[in-house]
Amino acid sequence: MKSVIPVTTLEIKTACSQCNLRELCLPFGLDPNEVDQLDELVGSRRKIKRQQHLYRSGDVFEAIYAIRAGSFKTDVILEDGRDQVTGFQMTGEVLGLDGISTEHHSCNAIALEDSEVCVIPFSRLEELSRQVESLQHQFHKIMSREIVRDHGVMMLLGSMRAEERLAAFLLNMSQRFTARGFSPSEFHLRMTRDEIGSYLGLKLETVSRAFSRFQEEGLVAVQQKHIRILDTPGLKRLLNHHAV
Amino acid sequence: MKSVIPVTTLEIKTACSQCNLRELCLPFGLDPNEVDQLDELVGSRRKIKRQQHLYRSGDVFEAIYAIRAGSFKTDVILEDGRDQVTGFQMTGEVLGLDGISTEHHSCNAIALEDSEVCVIPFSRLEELSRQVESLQHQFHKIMSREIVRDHGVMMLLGSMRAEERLAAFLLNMSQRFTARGFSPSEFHLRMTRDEIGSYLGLKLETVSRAFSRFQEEGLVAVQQKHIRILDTPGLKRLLNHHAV
DNA sequence: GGAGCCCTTTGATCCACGTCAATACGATTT
DNA sequence: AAATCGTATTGACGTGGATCAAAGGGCTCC
Repeated sequence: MKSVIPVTTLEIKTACSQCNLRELCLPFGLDPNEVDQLDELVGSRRKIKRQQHLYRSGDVFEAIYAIRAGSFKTDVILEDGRDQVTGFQMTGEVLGLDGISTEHHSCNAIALEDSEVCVIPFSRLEELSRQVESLQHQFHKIMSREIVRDHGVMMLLGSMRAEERLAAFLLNMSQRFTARGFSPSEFHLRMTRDEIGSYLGLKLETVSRAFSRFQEEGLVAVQQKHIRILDTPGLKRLLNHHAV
Repeated sequence: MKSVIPVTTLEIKTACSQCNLRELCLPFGLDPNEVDQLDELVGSRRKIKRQQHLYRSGDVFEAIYAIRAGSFKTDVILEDGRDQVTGFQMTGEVLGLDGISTEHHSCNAIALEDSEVCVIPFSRLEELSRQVESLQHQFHKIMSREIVRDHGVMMLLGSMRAEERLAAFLLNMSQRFTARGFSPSEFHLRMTRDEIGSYLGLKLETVSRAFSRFQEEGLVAVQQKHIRILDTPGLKRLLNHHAV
């Protein structure tokens, strides 16, 4: 392995085949040989400092990005300045799919903390996925998953009340942390109340009040961005027991 | 094949190469030879009567569907009965992409009027798009377009007021009718106020009131489902001139 | 390790939209 | 042509979340 020079070490360390995120990411379902092919395609890694843009709305689309470390938000901004956070992305998730349709990105991707992504040149990905069936299929699944996720957000924004939205958000975060080997019940949010509010279609004050309410009711322990979920079933009940 | 009988006539008539929707649909960007290959893949057409399901949430995913005639809505339903319309689809648009991610559909697709779809078996589409680069790319664009569209709806639901949402909806419908060769200013909505409301995250009464308000202000002429847009710039102004 | 600034919390008040209710309209059936 | 039922409109009133405001706390960056 890391036998002679540091550069090699780095490359081996960051190869898809060695990456502990591969089961959440593009390499899922590929056999070792296919993963190697994918590895060759991943052009470079790119570090993005907190608050910096990975890409901006309007940028020419050339690549999609797999998050190796850190986390991001995506948002859309209207001419009049209003903006809407369209998602929060964690390690192993793919950014940039919005750009395929027009060859230009249609949203902004901003790092919530110092982060690192794998740059996957899109035309080469299409090329390889014409040869590797399992890669093609996994890529399609990832795009479809994004569509399904968006439908969930539409449900949330269109028919849930403030506390339900926040409960759904917390349960979703918990589940995604779990999938990454972290605690399901205790985690650190990387985004502000304002960003959560934008995502959930609420004002930051409303988010803050809902957190306080959850705390009063013993559902969670909140300390700024540090969250401890005390009563998962209680949160789930909040979601489904809504009298119509 | 079945060369002599009327069925042949039907098949020729409904071939992608003869279809006037091909520029909105999967065949876009393919050369004639490639369109023929796609034609062979389109298994069958299926007629769906008004109010009937094309597929239901939970159904096994096997195919995507291109709308040949008519229109659909898709919705998601929670256990407690609340539902959210996630989209309205018109001719040339593709339904079913939500099913790729889990091999099961995650929403319902319901015909808003008597309709007809082309059934595109998905595994065969993946197979052919491994051979036909332009088909692969067009399919990716269609999926990406869906993601971008969803982001637009999230913006709408998360940061717009009732009248802005309805204005955005009307302008969107107008644009899509235009793309299909119909009048940009006069059209017939196939969905109820309740369905529009669900899509826009509003109650049907609010939708109705917003329509009445637009009428008072001379922006549109509304007669039940028949809409005549009188002042497109006025509607657009409603969208962007929102004081933050 | 301290200064400054952004983030968060909490309270008081307001208003856009939801809810409830009654009526009217139009399409379809008989 | 009358009866029926789903759809739409309109009014009166209630409320959940927005807005405005102020104070405190914790990061970040020197």
